[in-house]
Amino acid sequence: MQRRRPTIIDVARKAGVSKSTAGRALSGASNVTDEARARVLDAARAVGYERNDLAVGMRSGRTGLLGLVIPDITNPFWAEVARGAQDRAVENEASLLVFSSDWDHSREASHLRALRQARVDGAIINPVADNFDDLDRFGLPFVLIGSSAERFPATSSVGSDIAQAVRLGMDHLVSKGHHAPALILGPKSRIARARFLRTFHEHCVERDIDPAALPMEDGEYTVEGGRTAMMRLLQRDRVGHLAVFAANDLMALGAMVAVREAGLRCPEDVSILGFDGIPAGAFSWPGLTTVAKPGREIGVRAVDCLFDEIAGRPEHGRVFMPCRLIERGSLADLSLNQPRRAASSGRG
Amino acid sequence: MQRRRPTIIDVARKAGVSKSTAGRALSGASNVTDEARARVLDAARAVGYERNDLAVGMRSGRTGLLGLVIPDITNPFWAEVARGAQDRAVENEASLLVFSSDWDHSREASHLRALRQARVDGAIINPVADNFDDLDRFGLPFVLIGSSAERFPATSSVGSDIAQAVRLGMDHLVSKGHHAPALILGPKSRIARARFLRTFHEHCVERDIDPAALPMEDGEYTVEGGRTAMMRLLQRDRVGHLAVFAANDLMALGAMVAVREAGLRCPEDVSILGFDGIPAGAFSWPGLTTVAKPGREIGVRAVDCLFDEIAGRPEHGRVFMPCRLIERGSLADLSLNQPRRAASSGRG
DNA sequence: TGAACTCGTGGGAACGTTACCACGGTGATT
DNA sequence: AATCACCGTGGTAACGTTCCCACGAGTTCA
Repeated sequence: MQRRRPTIIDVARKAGVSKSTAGRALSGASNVTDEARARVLDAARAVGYERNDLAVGMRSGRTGLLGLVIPDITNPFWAEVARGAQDRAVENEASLLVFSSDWDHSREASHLRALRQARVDGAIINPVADNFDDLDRFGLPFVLIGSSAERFPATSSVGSDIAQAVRLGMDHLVSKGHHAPALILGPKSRIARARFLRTFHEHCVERDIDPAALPMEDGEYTVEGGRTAMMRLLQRDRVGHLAVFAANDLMALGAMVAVREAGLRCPEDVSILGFDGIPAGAFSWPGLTTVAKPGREIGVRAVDCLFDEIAGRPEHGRVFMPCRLIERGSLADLSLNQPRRAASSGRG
Repeated sequence: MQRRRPTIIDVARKAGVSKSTAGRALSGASNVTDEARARVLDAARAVGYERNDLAVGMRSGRTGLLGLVIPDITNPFWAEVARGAQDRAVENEASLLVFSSDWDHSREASHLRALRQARVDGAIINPVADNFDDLDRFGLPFVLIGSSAERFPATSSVGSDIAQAVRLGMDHLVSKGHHAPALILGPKSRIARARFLRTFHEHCVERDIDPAALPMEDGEYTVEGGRTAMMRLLQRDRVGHLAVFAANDLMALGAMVAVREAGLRCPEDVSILGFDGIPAGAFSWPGLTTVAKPGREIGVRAVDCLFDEIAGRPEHGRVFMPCRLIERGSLADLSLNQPRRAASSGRG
């Protein structure tokens, strides 16, 4: 049976010093003689001492625990973010409590409560909705991730640079000859949607495109949501090649399925541009051309910001991470006026 | 600035009782008058009391923290497992500390140490290798997940029923007329590989197939690993249709890429059967036929087992969760002797 | 009627650590 | 030579909760 775990007192006794000295030696404080420190460290190793983070947290107020609240760890993009945060946390000897909110407001609230009760040092949160209240009441340091940040200008946040991302996407579409792309967006309730849409409109105006004239459909941020949105898009009247900018890779992949189901081909008949850069896009057929968010880096930076926030250092404000375009095969090159060749080039 | 958070003593004072009574009322103990309990609960609400899990853990030895150590949260299968574990943990008012080991032995060891220092109640672990030592030294309740379990017969574990899974896959292959499938396996260092291979051999013998005669290639459990393995497979001499059973969906998808790159078609020229059931397999083209492990359920059951283990209840022993076959389009039906029709039926 | 038992309550100790203060010794400054 | 500052050290008090024990009041039983 598992016997009592050695405490700092056991170490102190073994080293022949007081527990204060032992504590100082173990925590790396400076005011200890080298000789005493060595004795303590030896003793600690000898008895198999391991610090009790609970007691430390109790006394010092720092637990080395960080919270991460995201919509769904099962979503590849959020998994990337989680991984980045995880790695950076570990580098700083912290541990990550991970929660999925499933876009559910009450779940989010209860996760935040759990984090408070666990006395985490701080949290990284992708808030479900634009509710100031729960976050305001959170009472602990936190940084926001994702595109919801702009609703909370006062708190520091890390997200992708949507403006740059949309520009990247639009430039690519236009360069391939797609001047009037349709849009597949997330649900109206999501903050990210408005952000994306507004930026998109700005870029349309810059390019003398009338955004109001462009087809647009909604759906959940899932494969199925993208599939049904694309089905509706295909039922509309249209002439010639259809290009679609999807607000999320899962939706883009769903759209691709719908195209196939309708007996059409991507990219020959329909071009699809995604947004996120999830790995799955690399082995769909055709490969999904997409604007990739730096998920992992966002996670890393969020932890950095959080540590600053915890330390009370001047806040970073809002950090926008640059996206990059990954060109695969889902866009036809109409600019060549040779759609057939353009299509086959997508296979390379 | 953030003022002191109310403690149980504040609640007791407000309710006009001792902290003992307040504690009993809040923790739901029976020996408190209804009247006192009501007063305490009201007071708690009034002052905004929230239990300090640290102090509870300190005193009672139970922290409500569970550890999860998996290879990589970014792998869709493990994300599913994590999600299942997460949900079940939350249902039981516990929180999950998630770590990725990246198949790295020293990372795993340091994660296990972090879990001990955090005084988690127990942990769910997919061990990197078959090292008894680290697990033996862990000193806390734990359950294993994944196929590594058989090396540790003494500890309880939850995994998929590989024997049943392989039978499912083999039956399907044979029913479609593939009597001599090639194999794409994980690295030799992985425990899962041996498990899969041995079971596969058993099923070959049952079906009068000589396993030694079947082509076999290794690779990392990644898309790239599957791609290169398939390239090597394609370089071998062969006659007629090639069928491949991949030990992992990511590898299967990589194999599909390799087939395309070689100018061949799946399933017309090459049939591919995956293993895992990750969502990405649903929107590859063709859709990946695969033996799906119940990732989420494995996570759920692992938490259940862990709670039993923590409570010292008779151990569950080894739990094997049944897999199911998801039929999509990556297998040609040779049994009809009409490969062309068989192939196109895969598109339905 | 007194002993034994039950029930709700309160006081104190304990969990393991760090923060704080006081102490003695040493070296530098007045 | 007396004062001061500094350094390493040890003792003690927290941190917030639960556990254990004791106490008084009420009830039951002999």
